[in-house]
This record gives sequence, structure tokens and C-alpha cells, in this order.
Amino acid sequence: MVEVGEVSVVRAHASVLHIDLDAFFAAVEQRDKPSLRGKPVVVGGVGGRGVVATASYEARKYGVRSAMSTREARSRCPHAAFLTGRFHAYRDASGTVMALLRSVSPLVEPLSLDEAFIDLERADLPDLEVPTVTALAEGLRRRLQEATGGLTASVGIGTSKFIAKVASELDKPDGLTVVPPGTEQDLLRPMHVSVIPGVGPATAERLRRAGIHTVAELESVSLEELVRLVGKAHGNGLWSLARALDTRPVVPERETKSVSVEGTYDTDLTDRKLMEHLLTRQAGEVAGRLRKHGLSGRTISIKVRMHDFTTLSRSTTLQSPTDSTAAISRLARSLLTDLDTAGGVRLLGVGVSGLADWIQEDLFGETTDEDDDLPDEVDVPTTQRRTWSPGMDVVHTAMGRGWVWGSGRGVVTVRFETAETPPGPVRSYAHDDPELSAWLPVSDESDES
DNA sequence: TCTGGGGTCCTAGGACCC
DNA sequence: TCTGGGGTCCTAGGACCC
Repeated sequence: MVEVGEVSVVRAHASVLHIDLDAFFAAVEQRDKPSLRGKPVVVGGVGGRGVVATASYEARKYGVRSAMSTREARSRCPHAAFLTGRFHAYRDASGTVMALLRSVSPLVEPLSLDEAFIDLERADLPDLEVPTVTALAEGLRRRLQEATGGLTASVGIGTSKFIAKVASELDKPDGLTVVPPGTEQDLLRPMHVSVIPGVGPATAERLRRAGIHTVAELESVSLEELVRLVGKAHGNGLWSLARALDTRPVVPERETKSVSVEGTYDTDLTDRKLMEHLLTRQAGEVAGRLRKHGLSGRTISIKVRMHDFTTLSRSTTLQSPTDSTAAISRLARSLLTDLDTAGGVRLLGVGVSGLADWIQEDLFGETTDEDDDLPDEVDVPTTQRRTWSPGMDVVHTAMGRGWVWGSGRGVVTVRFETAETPPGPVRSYAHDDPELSAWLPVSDESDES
């Protein structure tokens, strides 16, 4: 990437590589189970409301596609093997591939289990001319097959992420396309606008109504007009990509922004008690994943998809991050109270965002003046319930001793005492969180001193 | 019984603060 | 009493990606 002052310029060499494993989930299944080789394989949800995650090329011949309902896939290709998927196997294979990619260049950006960008400017190469990067890619594809027991990949190389990704689509499966620098516009202009990342069905339809079908037509539209059509951020992005202007860097690590769990049920839910039970279970999974990664979050959300596919969400933001199952589950259930679910619910989900690494994160010394900025208490049915007094109650938890700092919405906020940096970190708990059972009123503290 | 699950980013409006 | 603008945070919804 060339930097000219603040402005980054498109690369002079085809030094971005995009790699896409062919029909990845299905290919892993065929690799591990020889009887499936050469036969149509469909991996995805097998329930009444399942969809196809990956179809092998044999199944694609019958018109089976990703995101198609499994029902439809069955009617198109009844003799295919329908499998639910073995994610640990896919994760293993993906790990092998990513490690191989990192041996080519330290700058590898995985996009999913089966896709990644590689920055070849950081590879050990004599130059970045087309023959050199072509040879590198052929060697990589060969080694990948060996390392994975026969998985194949499609590779594209170009002067940007956009071009590399478009290129990898051009020769599938098991192909390689290098787009020489300077030929990007010739490649793109005849293509449909939907080759541009971010142009999905809704944007394509808006553009179509404005008479814009191809990249060449998109290129002829002014920036102002594009922003008017699709909004500011999107408009700016489309204007640049239509001209093959893409300076997005290859970024190896990205911070997690949210963690969520959702489920679609084979029959619509109408029983509120059952919905609360399911939200509780999901909250536990979310909290477990947060803890596993040392994360906690301030915003708890639920997602509810109704029988008619309309999707609602409700969220609430705490003063301080939590990873507590009880807190997340209580808030999730209380958010459901808002919603009229009479028509039946096909999907429920729980998510946490506004993530923090709570050990390092914030709240050391800020937010000093008020004890309780939490929203007003909602009436949550609780068997064991007491009043927590900010500034008055002391609690003992797995994290040590802390003061009750805020209270509301069925959640207690605790500020922990730490030796070196008072006041210490803050966490939230449900009122009846078992972790808080060792609370002591402040008046009992005299015994300790 | 068309339409999964886990994410990211954007928009728009309102509250609130300066 | 009226009129402001900018910035940030929050919520809800939607588009999109793999």
C-alpha cells in the first residue's frame, strides 16, 4: 500500500490474494466419508425450517444453492445426502488452512472458516510481478491440497481486496485468476452491480429502478446522485468501488463487537413461559461464551421473529459490563415483557454488545457523582428479593469484596475494591445472583475491623 | 407451514449536554 | 420566551456477508 500523505492509493502491484475453499463443509464431509465422494451432499439445517449452508458441486447441478430452504433442496435433489454439519471438523480443517496461509505471509485476514485475504506485500518474494504471484498461488494451492487431504480452493489476486475477491469467483472450483494491474476497470465495467460487496438484493433493486445495471452504468452516476439513492456511507463506497478504488488494508485481527445466540423453532411458540425458559438457556450460552473469552458487555438485546417473519428487537444498556448468566437472563426476560407475541414466535435470540475486557476496561475513576443512574426498576417476579442500597451494602463475590454502587431493573452494580487503583472495576449482577449470596450489610462490617 | 445462525455496519430519531 | 448547533449516547430496524 502506497501512502501519499493522508491519502492511500490503490496498489501498483497485484499483491492482495483472496482464497475461497470450494464447497467447504460438503468437501470436508466427502473427504472424511469416501462413500459420499462424487455424490450430491447438502450440509445445513435438516429441521422443518432448515436452510442449506453448503451444497457439493454434484448437488449444485440439481439447482441446490446456499441459503435455499432444505425443503426446497430435498425436492430438487431427493437422493442427496443431507447432513447437519460437524463444525469441529470444519474448524480443524480451517485451522490447518489458515496456518498454511500464515506461512506465506504474516498478514492473513480470515473472513470465515473457508475464506481469507493474504497481503503478499509481506510475503517473502523477489518481486510482485504477475508471474511471481501466479507461481506463489499455484504452489499454495498444491500445498493446501496436500495439507488438508484433498480440499481444493479458488484463488484470486489483484491490486485490492475487491479485485482479488472478484477474481477468485471467476474460475471456480479449483481455479486461479490474476488480474494484472491496470486492467481492473475493463474487468468490472461489463459486470452486474451485484459483484460489488455491499450490493445485495435491496440495493440492486434501488439501482435497477434508477436504470443502473452494470458497473459501467454505476460509474456514470455522480456521487451526489448515488448518495441520494442509497445513503451517505453506501453511496461513497459504491462511487469508489465502481472505479476500482479500494484501499482497505488486510487486517489480521478484529475485535469482537457482540456475542449472540438465536434459534428458530420448528413450530411457532405461543407459550410465554416456554419463551422465557428458552431465553434463559440462550442467556446461559451467551454468558458462557463471554466468560470463555474474558469478555463482558453493557448492552443486552433480544431478537424476536414473529410467525410472519417480521423481526423485532429490544435492548437495554447497563452502567457497567456483565458476563453473568443470571443478569443477562433476567434482562432478556424483562425485555420480552414489552412485546406482543400473540401471533406466535418462530425465532428467539439473546445478544450482548458494547463489549469490554472488564479487567482492563474503564471505570477506573470515572463516573463519580451519582450512585444510581440505572433505569427505573421494572417489576420482575423474584422469589428472593431484597433492596440493595448503593453505598451502603458490601458484597463478597468470586471477584473479591465490593460496594453496591447501583441498583435497578433487577440488577445490582458492584464496584470492587482493589489495592492499587481505587475505585476498582465495576460489574453487574442479577439481584438474586447466587454469587451475591455472601452479602453483608455494611453495619455488620464492624466485626471485621 | 418459503426464508439458519453469527456476525458487521449504517441510519434515523430522541435525549441530553455544552 | 425564543432560537441554535454540535456532539455523544442510546434504541430500533434494516441491509448485507459467509
